[in-house]
Amino acid sequence: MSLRHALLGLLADTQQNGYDLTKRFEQTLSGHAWNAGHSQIYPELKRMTAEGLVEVVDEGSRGSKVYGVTDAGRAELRRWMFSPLGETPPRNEFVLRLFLLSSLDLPDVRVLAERMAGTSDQRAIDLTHAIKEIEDSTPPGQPHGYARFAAEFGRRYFELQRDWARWVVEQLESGERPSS
Amino acid sequence: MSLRHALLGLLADTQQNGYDLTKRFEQTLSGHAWNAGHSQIYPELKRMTAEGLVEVVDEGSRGSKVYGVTDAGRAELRRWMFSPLGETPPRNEFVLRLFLLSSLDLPDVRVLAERMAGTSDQRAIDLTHAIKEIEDSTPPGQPHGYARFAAEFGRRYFELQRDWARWVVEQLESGERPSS
DNA sequence: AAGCCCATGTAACTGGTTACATGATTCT
DNA sequence: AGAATCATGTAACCAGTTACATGGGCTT
Repeated sequence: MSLRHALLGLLADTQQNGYDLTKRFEQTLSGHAWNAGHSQIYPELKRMTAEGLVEVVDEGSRGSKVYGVTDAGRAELRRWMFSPLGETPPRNEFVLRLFLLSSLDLPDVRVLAERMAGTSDQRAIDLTHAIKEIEDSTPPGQPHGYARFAAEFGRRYFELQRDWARWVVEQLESGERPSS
Repeated sequence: MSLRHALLGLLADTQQNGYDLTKRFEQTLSGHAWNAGHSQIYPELKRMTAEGLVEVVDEGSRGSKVYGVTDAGRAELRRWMFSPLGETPPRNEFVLRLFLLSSLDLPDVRVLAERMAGTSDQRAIDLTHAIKEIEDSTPPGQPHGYARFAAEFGRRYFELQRDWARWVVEQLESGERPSS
């Protein structure tokens, strides 16, 4: 149940309401880490309030509730961060497709793999630009924030996908098709 | 619904029963692509049989059913492989934790990040050995198969995690803490 | 005969997605 | 006045996990 820890982490950084948390998920975590919609977030905040991990610290203008982490919540967050990593089963459709490439015939494989490498490359390029913008818009000596971390991870990840996709085609072309 | 396409892909490569498919998931796909237990696989095979995507091609000794892909199944697999990639929401607890690192204080961050980089490094090393074994045990000129692809992806991926984890600490140490 | 691996299935539950629903505020 | 955005919630559904249940065949 990583959702609650993600919420704790975000709230520990900045107190905010459910609406903002939903956007924060979308913007920084949804790319490579985790995702959740508002219909999952609101009930979870309620539950966590009942359990004393978070609390309403302020009520905004239009009935919004600003949440903050309690001491118990901070302790739970730390406990989780240091706990052994439970094997969260992966769900990566891109990698799945690459693994299944060899179920097609070679001409198809070439077209598809090159297309997949191409889209990965494009996303890496986009992120490189985004990173440049973040760096330019932050005064020197100042820290960059989550967005920079996420973008950097994405850039490296898409480069990996691109290179690995090309490597797979090479393998398939030199050996025809795998046997196991 | 990628489960059925994963099954189609595996069956297109080798006809097999539900038990073998479960193991195949565990061994090659469960690391980075997808996962499914037998309780999900058996009912899905039934449904796909009813829809004419797969068929029982043989019945083994102890009541086992060997499945194969039909022409319709092969067409559906190809259609899916060429269709635009639907954004499967990611679920990566390791990356999530790294994103939330800055919610802890600096001494904690140093300890944790170095530990995380260490485990990633170890897994990369293990896979490097595994790759060497695969290569040594395959006659030259012969293709290596799925296992080699998966291992190679894993090696690159864990190296990325390791390097990125170290980069994040550097950033946090030089700038104290991020603001967004 | 006991224990392990092969082999298949169902049931209950939990986490996550999509759809439905409502209302206040701000912008044009 | 109308549209967009802020803001919160519930309900129905689907996918995935854990637990329960059963039996054949192979090895020691």
